[in-house]
Amino acid sequence: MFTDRFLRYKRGVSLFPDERVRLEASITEVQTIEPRKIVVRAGHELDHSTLLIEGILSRYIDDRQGLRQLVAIHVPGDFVDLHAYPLKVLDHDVATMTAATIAIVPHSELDAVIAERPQLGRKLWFSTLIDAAIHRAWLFRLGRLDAMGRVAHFLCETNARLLSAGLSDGHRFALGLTQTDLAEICGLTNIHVNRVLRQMREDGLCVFRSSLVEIPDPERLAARGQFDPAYLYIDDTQALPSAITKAVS
Amino acid sequence: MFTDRFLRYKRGVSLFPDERVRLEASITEVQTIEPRKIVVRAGHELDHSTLLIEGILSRYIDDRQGLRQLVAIHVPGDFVDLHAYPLKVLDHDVATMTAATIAIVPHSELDAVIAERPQLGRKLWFSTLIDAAIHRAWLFRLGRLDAMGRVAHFLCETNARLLSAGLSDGHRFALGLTQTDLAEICGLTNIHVNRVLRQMREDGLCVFRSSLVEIPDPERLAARGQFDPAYLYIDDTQALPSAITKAVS
DNA sequence: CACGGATATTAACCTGTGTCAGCACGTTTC
DNA sequence: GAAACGTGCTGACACAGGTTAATATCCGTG
Repeated sequence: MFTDRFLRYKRGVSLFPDERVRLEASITEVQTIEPRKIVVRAGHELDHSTLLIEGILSRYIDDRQGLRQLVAIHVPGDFVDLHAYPLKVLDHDVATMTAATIAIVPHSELDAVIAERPQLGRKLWFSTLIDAAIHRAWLFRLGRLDAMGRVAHFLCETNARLLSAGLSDGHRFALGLTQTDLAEICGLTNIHVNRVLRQMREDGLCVFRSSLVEIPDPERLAARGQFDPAYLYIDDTQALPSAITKAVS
Repeated sequence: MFTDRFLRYKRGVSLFPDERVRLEASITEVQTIEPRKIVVRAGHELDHSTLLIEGILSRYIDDRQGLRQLVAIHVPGDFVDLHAYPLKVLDHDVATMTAATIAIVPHSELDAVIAERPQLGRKLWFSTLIDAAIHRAWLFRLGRLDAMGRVAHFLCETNARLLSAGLSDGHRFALGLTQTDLAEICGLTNIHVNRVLRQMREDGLCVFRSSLVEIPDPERLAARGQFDPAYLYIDDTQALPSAITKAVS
């Protein structure tokens, strides 16, 4: 089902089978989108939200010179702009990074879902607050870590999130990002990201090639990036794909 | 009423009088707290949330060396840790910066409020998402602005928020923060904040003294910090305290 | 296979911010 | 009124990361 990955392995809010069926039924359309296309523009009124099924999406804010700061990336299973449901208008743009498949959920359907099942409504709220918790981790990353720490922290986070989605084995995962993307995430220049990645490769911390990330020793990388996955609210009491408990602890 | 400032002047979600009465009734306790005291610790289970009535609160994440990164500050009217209602456990600490007065709302009361009035529940959700929007603006600030830009952006934001709360006239407001606090907000050292503040004073951009901030020309300061208040979701169609429309536009 | 465009890489140089060290001032405490 | 402390302030120096510019590599396309 399209909603299979939504809130999977999240502490205390996994969907019950009937909830999942109900949510699935609220999807009115599934689209595939090319890489580097804008999905939602800041300031435009929205009557639906977007569940990411496949691919990577980003949320970003442009500065005056056209440089952008990414404020979030999304992996399959994320309800990307669910916060547009209460807010109606977004303060930032949403775009694809890779080719992506998305499911459209009209806000009118969400009204009905929440009226029928308040508990599911609470879980939807929860999912928007995890995004906020991730924002805070990104603030810590930008405010307190040096360049290599930032890259390390981001890669640890992405590894943990993709692991939850079943798209990483804890040591390697596909990630269609360029070094310039990494720079826009970490508040650096692409040139400095390049320097840092070379250093990390030499140090054996990780190998980043646009299409593939390899992490020989996740704990070492986590230490370098001061990464503590508590903010992802991953439920480690459930049976998780192989390496997750080690990689995120 | 204690809830007077909650969601005041927020676009589309101002509380109806009966909603305000209902929320007010859910407050079980009001406390005053000294400056620099921890209110909520990361990782502890919570059964209530905190509405800020008076004073300034902060939310922060510590790094390994004990340096902290503030991830939010809160002004009177903010439902500081409402996100603890769905999340139950916070990923960060909450502390007072100045002396503060807070109202305690048990989560069991919120259950009842939301069951009775789903629309009010939606508004509570909305208020947590404004916090997330502010997080995103902070990410932009840290990722894309230089030191003076960061300080300027923060002061513009705080001016706009205090204006909504009726605690600024658009040009001056009291703010009990030290230069070190500013540093922890802007991801800088206190020494560099000091340099920047001196420069801003000389340039006539703003005068910052721990207890008072003066902004001769809010538009000029906003330009320096690339501040666009859209993310605060302030309703500019309502009658606002004097200068607000000018100061935030 | 040649081409063009995006991405990655490297070098040389520059600058914004951090670090270290010290002093000044106001407030509290005794 | 002296001591102790928090906060503000300043100068000298170091360095992480930005800037500019040029080249290399990859990949899709005709």
